[in-house]
Amino acid sequence: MSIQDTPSGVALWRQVADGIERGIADGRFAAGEKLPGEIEIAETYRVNRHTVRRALATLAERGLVRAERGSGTYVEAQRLAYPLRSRTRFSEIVGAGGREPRGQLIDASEEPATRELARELGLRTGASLVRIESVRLADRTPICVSTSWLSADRFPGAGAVFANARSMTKLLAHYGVRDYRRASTRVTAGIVDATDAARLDLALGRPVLVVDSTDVDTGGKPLVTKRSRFAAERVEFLVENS
Amino acid sequence: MSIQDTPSGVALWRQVADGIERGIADGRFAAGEKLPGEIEIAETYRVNRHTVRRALATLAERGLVRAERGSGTYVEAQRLAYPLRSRTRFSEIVGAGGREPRGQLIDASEEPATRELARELGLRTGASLVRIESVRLADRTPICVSTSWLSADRFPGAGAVFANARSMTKLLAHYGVRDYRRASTRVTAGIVDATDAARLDLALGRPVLVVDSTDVDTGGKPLVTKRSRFAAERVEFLVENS
DNA sequence: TCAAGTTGTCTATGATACTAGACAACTTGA
DNA sequence: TCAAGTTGTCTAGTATCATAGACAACTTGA
Repeated sequence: MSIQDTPSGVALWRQVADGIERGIADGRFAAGEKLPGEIEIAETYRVNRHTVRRALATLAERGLVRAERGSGTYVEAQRLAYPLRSRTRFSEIVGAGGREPRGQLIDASEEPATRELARELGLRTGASLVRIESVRLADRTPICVSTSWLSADRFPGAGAVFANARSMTKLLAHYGVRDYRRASTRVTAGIVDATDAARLDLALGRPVLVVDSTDVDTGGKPLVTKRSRFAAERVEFLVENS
Repeated sequence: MSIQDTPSGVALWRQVADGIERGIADGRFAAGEKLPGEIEIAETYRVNRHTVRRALATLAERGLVRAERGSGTYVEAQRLAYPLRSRTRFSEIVGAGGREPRGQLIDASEEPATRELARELGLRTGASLVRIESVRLADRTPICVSTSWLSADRFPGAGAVFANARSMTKLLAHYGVRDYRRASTRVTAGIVDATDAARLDLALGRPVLVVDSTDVDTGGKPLVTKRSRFAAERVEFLVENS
């Protein structure tokens, strides 16, 4: 091992792949541009050329780069800019980028509120909640999976409604909520778990942005609280400071 | 391999460690509480008990858990809550949590502005900039490393000033800036690189929150633009929505 | 046409990761 | 005191990771 002596649990080819991906994300390698040759990359990361090839192979499989024999390897992709505003609507954000937003229900069920959920929603512990698991996509690319909780009393049959509406905005409208806003947002990062990896079509070990948020109506009353996991490689949050 | 068939480049023990850490972070395992036994964890993740032991060993080394022979393994730690406000001061945030904030200069140098940096700072491409590499800590734990750029004309000798001030707020005050605010913040996540890993005392392969931000004076004129990398496992961003 | 530079494919070898099983050392509660 | 449950420490075998070298196939520009 040349980069490190303490094992990190992350394969070298993965570290190289992440490094190149970061370079693409922050613009060091622009879209359409040619990457350095495999030998040069191997030298900068101080690994074997075969290790670099494996890294590039995974990036190619994910559609981030494209190799051309005899010529070079070229950059393909971009990240979705995602503003974290008081008024946050997934469909509007994706649509603004010229891509088609889609929602998909994975699962819906009822469960009693834990202490934390009850506090967020302004209910009593043990109150009946509807839990909705959903995935949101831009064109055919999964962007995030969300677990949403709503009061089962206020939103009876919310799961079935979401299955048709395929959008939280439309679901709320169905129950007469004309407008709502984001009351709180907490952001951190972690590693994707096996379930989310499958839902996001993401390799295990990839970073995810974890967002805990609560939406309230115009009167400030909590409507829905969510935990969303975004594929970090496909999105960039924009925090607007007034 | 039992969890997956396609290799992810992330060792199984790392995935188990991340899973347990996530459980600690989101409260499934409370501080002081006993984790499930090694055999039980091995069964839930469908890996060998030795693999679980390796995962727990790294968590123990990082101080997140503590193993007691014959009894069990117990949870130890917590995350720093970090508000992303218009008025963001590292020292105040850390101080508010009852911990001692510290700053440390790693390196300072001059370099010409790239097109992006010039745009952020409202200067012309190629203008002389001071680049400051620094690390910020809470008590003795590194929280983030930052690369900051300031105009070399407006802030001559900024590197030396920062070395003494150990704080961006104090540095700006030294040049007569009494108040400033955050103009823009962009957040995404990635995997730590080797240099940052050493500076953050973080194992390679760990996730980092990457924050690009620009601070402006009360008149809206750009003062400093930064790229900060936060150890995701030690911090949680709070986005305040007005 | 040709040389230099590129990606693609093969073989081979040592180090590390993961599994499997066994047993020791210790804690807890009946 | 004892049994059940826990963490700690061995040995071993298999699969994957990473390195090394060689050469083929192809592109580009002189």
